[in-house]
Amino acid sequence: MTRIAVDVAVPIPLHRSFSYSAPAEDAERLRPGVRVRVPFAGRRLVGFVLGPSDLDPSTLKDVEGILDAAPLLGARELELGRRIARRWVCGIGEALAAMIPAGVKKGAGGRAVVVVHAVRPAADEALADWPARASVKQRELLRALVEEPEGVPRQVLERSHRVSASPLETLRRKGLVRFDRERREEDLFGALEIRPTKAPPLNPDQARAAQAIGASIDEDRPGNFLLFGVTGSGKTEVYLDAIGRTLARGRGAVVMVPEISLTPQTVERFESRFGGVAVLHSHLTDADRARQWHELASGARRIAIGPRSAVFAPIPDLGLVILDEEHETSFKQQNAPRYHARDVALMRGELSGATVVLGSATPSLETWELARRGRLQLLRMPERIGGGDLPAVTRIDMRSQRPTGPGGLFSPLLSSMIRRNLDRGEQALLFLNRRGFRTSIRCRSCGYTKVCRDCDVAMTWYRSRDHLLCHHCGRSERTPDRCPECGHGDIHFSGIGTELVEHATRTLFPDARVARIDSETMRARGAHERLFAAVKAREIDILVGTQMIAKGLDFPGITLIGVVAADTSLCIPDFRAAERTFQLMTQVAGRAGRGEHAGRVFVQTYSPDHYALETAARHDYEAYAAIELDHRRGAAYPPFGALARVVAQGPDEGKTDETLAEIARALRADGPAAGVSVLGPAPAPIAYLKRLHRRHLVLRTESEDALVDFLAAHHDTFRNRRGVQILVDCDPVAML
DNA sequence: AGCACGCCGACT
DNA sequence: GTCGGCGTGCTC
Repeated sequence: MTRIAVDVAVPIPLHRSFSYSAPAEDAERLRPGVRVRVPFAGRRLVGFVLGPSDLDPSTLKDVEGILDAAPLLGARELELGRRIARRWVCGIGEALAAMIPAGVKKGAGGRAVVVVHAVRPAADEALADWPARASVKQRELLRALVEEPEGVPRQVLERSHRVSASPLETLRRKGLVRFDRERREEDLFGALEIRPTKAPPLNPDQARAAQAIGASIDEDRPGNFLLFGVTGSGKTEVYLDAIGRTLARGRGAVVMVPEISLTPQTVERFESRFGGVAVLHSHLTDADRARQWHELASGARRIAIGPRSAVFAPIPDLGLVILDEEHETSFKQQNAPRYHARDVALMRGELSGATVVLGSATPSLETWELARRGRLQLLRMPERIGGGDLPAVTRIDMRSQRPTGPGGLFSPLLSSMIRRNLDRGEQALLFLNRRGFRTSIRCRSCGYTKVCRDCDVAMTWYRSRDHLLCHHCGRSERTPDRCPECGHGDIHFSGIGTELVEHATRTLFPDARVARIDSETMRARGAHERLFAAVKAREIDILVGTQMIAKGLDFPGITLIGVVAADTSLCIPDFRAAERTFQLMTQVAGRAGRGEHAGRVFVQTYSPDHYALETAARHDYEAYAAIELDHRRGAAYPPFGALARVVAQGPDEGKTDETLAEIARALRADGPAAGVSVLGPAPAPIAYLKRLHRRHLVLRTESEDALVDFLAAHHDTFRNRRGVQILVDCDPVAML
């Protein structure tokens, strides 16, 4: 018996694969991308076949099982996995496993059905020698079955042959057929159609952008684009045009949007134009997601819309990848593999010959710099559709204001504007990017601030449920009536959250109908739809909320926007604080005046002259980006140079320290030669999280490639040990 | 990652 | 005298 050797990627954080032996007759089934069960270091793991191996099969352990009849991943996807593993410092098997949804791995999605098989060779013999007077029904059923080596679901057989269960039962008694329980895909439905919904005429900017992207699709010269369009400039129509052209070439498309924007309204825009859209929402059941996955893989659907993980949608001939709101940090995965969907989109575009379109009104500085260097083709759309003006933005200097209302939240100017808006019967939106009522509580006597028992983070007070909540671990506690430290009863609540904004609004404007929107109030099923309907029907006068209202929902009737405290995002100790603030201000302002009336925006701040607020007020991204790029160049922050973060975390503070110190020594030993500077060790900005002590290093290089090479060379250095977990985050979006 | 092997403290 | 702690190394 001759044997072969195959190369298998197992899901462990090692940047290498392992070889296993299998009988030569299985060679056909062990194609690259097929999953196999293999023994590994005393346990059994599921890995992906990468290809044949050169090793001698007699020295190897055996493949114990072949899990798939057809590969789940093609050659391009395997290559994509290899690149992801190298780029974001994880095992190849880990990267590949992340590309397949859990439901597909478990074989969910089909229904358990009874499948009828002919028993060979008994069935053939019986047919060849069928007694003339024996049942015709049974003979016809058996004839049909010997033609179907995969068997036929029992229900399908009974329906197509118009027979009851009894002829099949008789065949089974005779031992000519056998019933098996199997998982079968449900019938595919919703096949592709281009709906006759008319595309609205494009304005000149849109037409120019659509033309540039369209040429690259129509002429099979895949290109990479940055669609830089102000809010309301109609980027979606340009996407739809590109999708239409892609489908016309017989290819498929992926559209990624931030999870928070993946609302029924968004999906409807795509579905009303094209049939065959698979929506990969994170709240789908495993079985639903598996069904969508199979429908994409089979070509029954050719458009996928979803969040970050949609970048792996199994579209056989991918011609277009769209990443809307490209600057959103939710496109970076926060656990291994810590990939960024933007970079994966570009990798996948290159491997599949697909055109990639990144869209944003406020591109990340990384993307902006790529466009400046000509790596992305820049397409500008500076005008709003219909020529509407962007709203006037007024900064209110809170240093010279005497705030009014509970909590002193509103400047006289903002509250008078809200009053006027109400009197006119128009709708307003108040924005604050913090949940809860009060964001910290402190003892006036000893100065103790209540922090989470398990995290080094102040707890937020929720008045509605009168409890304290840790926003990092979700721990909830009773509100203390005296200081847990000194026993004093004088407890002071400070820091404002949206609950307080809601309370203050109701107090100051008792005649207004107020609704609060944040992840808490939007959790319920159908909450989006109900809220949207209520606002549209003018049953709500004032919306109070977090970034969820800035990103998720589109309300055309709003004519006044108040940013309660623009400084909350500005004073975060992160080099991207200004960038976030600019993005947030622009997004919030973009909610105003989408209807007939131009809106107005009032921004309360203690730093009205900060460049991010000043440029955002003028709606001038390019001016902002020029200033920001200067700062980044000076400080050698991205996009000038690349960063990675190495975090050590463990229950034992001393061991965590020691472990990271050792790693720092090892990295510094050849850092200079590789052009890598190693900063730290230092306590992580959240030095204690979920009962783990955390310290980190920051690595910096001139070029992305140098950093990736360096991290790859030190893969072994980052192994966990002594109860200390090591996390490596290449291009982190947050340093917490 | 996670399992096995291996070398030093409190127990039947 | 053993049972078991975790620290180190290796996994086809």
